[in-house]
Amino acid sequence: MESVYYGRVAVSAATYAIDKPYTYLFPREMAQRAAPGMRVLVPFSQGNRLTEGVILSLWEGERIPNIKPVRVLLDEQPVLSPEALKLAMWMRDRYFCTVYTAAKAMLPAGLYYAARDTFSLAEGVSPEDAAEQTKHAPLQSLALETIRRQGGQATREQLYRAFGDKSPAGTLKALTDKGLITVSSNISRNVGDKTEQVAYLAVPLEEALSQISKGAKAQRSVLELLGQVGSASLKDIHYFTGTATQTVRALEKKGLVSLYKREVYRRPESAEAPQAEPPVLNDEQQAAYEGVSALLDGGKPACALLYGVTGSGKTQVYIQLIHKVIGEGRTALVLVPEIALTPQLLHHFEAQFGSQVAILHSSLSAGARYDEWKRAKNGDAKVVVGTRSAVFAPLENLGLIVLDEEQESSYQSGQSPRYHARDVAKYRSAQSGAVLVLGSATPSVESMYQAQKGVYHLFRLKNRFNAQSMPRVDIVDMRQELRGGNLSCLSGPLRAELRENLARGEQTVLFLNRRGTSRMVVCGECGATPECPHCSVKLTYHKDNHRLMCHYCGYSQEMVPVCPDCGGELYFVDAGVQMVQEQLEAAFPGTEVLRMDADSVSAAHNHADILSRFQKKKIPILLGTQMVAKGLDFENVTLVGVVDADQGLYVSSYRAGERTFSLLTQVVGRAGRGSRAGRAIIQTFTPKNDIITCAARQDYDAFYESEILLRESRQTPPVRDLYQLTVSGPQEHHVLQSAHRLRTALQSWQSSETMAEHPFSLYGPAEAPVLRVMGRYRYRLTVVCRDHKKIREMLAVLLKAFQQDKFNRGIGVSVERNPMD
DNA sequence: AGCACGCCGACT
DNA sequence: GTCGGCGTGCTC
Repeated sequence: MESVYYGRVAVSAATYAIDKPYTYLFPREMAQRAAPGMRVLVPFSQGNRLTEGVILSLWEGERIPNIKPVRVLLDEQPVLSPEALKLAMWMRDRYFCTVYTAAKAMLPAGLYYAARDTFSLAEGVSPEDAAEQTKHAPLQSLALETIRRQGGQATREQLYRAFGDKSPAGTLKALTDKGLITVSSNISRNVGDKTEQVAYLAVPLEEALSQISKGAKAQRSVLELLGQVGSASLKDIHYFTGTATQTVRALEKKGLVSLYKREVYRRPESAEAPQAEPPVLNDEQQAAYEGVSALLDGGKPACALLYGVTGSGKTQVYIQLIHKVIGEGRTALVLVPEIALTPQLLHHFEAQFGSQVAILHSSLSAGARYDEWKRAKNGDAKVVVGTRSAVFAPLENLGLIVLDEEQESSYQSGQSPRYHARDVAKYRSAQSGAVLVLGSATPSVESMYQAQKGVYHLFRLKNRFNAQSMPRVDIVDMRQELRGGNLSCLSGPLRAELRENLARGEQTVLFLNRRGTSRMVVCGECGATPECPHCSVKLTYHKDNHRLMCHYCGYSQEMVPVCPDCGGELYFVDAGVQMVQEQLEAAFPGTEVLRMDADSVSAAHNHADILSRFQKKKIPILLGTQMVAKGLDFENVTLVGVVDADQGLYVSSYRAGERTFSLLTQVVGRAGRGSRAGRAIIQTFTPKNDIITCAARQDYDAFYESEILLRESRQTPPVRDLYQLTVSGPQEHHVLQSAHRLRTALQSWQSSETMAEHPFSLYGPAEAPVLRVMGRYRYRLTVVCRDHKKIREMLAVLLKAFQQDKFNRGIGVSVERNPMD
């Protein structure tokens, strides 16, 4: 019996409901090169459209009927390790996504192949013939016309676009059957490998020199250079000797020099950081370092919570731990919430580890990200620093994972797969025996809960580095300000402190805890405010392009001077940063105020630019939103003002209190990082609120004590787990009906024998906080439970059934565990 | 989710 | 006859 090669493949075209490993036939010569973790193109579904897939396993065996063959093997080397494939399977169960989606999330954008079907007029068919044969078929004419307009070759995407909301599939089939057009598939990758030619001596130097003629000065200098340095790129040879590439080629022909192609990496730009000595740790830092060191020496997976107040020097501890880990031949992964906000941290790492560091984050160019990814994969980089998706960095022999500012919501992915970097980091730590260090000045309630239970090892840094004192914090009761006749957003005490600071030439940071609600437009006559046509939110005015924009879907429209409904005059309602700015300018004429919010930060003026202007030019006041809370560490800032601490405190999320506490604590901690003492002022309408008083005292422990009691009484995480199911679709009544059906299905599970051991309660359907986004209405169901495999299996069955139910056509459902917002 | 297939009415 | 709309069922 002849044996053949088969493999199981996770395919991109499969949706969650039908996702499983599909079996494909591997032609003999392909099977010899193939390995799990490589990508392939396979025919899928009746149309046999080529779709990308990842090989999960391979075997040799007897022939199975009705198996389609793999069309193309895309990689020479696996892009995913066996561990990464396991992780993808784990992600499927945990995040309710397809294996392919999980695998794709692990790869840098530069690695994606685009399989393109292109349609062109069949050979030997004249345009006239084609037109004649399709004159009674308008859709076929349209397809031919589209092909002609695209220069004789149109991609499937172009044809879909030309057909608008209709599908051209049937038409294309008819044309192909008639023999008028042909299809061809080609594959292209967005980003290629960049290589350079490197030369080295093929024979000993003396022998090479003896074989060239005496007059060949150029050749002699090349050989001498190579004799000295061993090998050099053509570029370097030209640079050092001034000889042309031809000279080296001539030497190659003579067999004296060999050339090979070496991959070069497009490194992200970074300021040349001078090498720095490893930091010296103080007693507290040393104790934390030794504690984690002991865990590292234990060689078993472990999780440490490094709880250190703002300015206590957690970074130095990370650096020493990384030195230890790479010293032992292992690798380290450092995750940060947002690279743009941590230029100083990045600087530290480059100064310490030089070219051993690879940097991975979303604002790198695709090419640079791909190259950094390869440096990690090849083992050239021992330390990877990056944002959320860097948690998948292809590091082998991982010894340490650091999650800095672990409470940050940016560690949660907003799209499928909706993973949390902390969970993935935990998985990788368990998989590779690495130690996970969660660092924070205000740990998330769930992490502290784990530490209290003894699941995590807790290490504390209680003092600021260099014995800086904590800032003095005052709470200002804004109700009293109102009663006293001050209607502005700057209280008397804040004005007084500001005045004093300006007089002393010291800098001030003002923080407004508001997102995106600035500059609405309202009609003075009918009170109408323009809304986004796709989302249930008001449009906001953007000065730069003079347009009204939607922050959710990116929709924008021309700003009009009068109300489109009644013709009344339009006014700006300035709830945000701009209003504060105007009041500041009125109160302190001639004082420069630098703004930093989502609107003023753009490609041209990124965070780093604005911050360095603030620092270098000593601009007296920096006014901004969330962004100013992080990443700035300036000596001359001695006053911090929180304009409105109450914002965000009363939203419906169970995390509202935690987030406000964290934000206020971080902002307040920005004051007095230098030798001078800092002050902070918190303005609030609820001065007795626990969250605010705890933040003012910088008292995390008290905050945690009261918050965990609240979570217990409300049965919210970390005491219980939440699964939030979001049902969305274009018609509100349809979405609501589908959501109710989902609820009914959940209720029958609730009373079933199978779930008797795993009770859960059920809430909703309720409107999402923003009901409509991008034309889709969203309703939510919440399952409160103790997370368990059984619960996840139930949800998986439920979701598949939901997607396969014809009633739910056009309705989507997504699941998020313990959502961040 | 696509996509093909099959049935049926409209138009030539 | 032929085209294209619409409902149904499958994806190695």
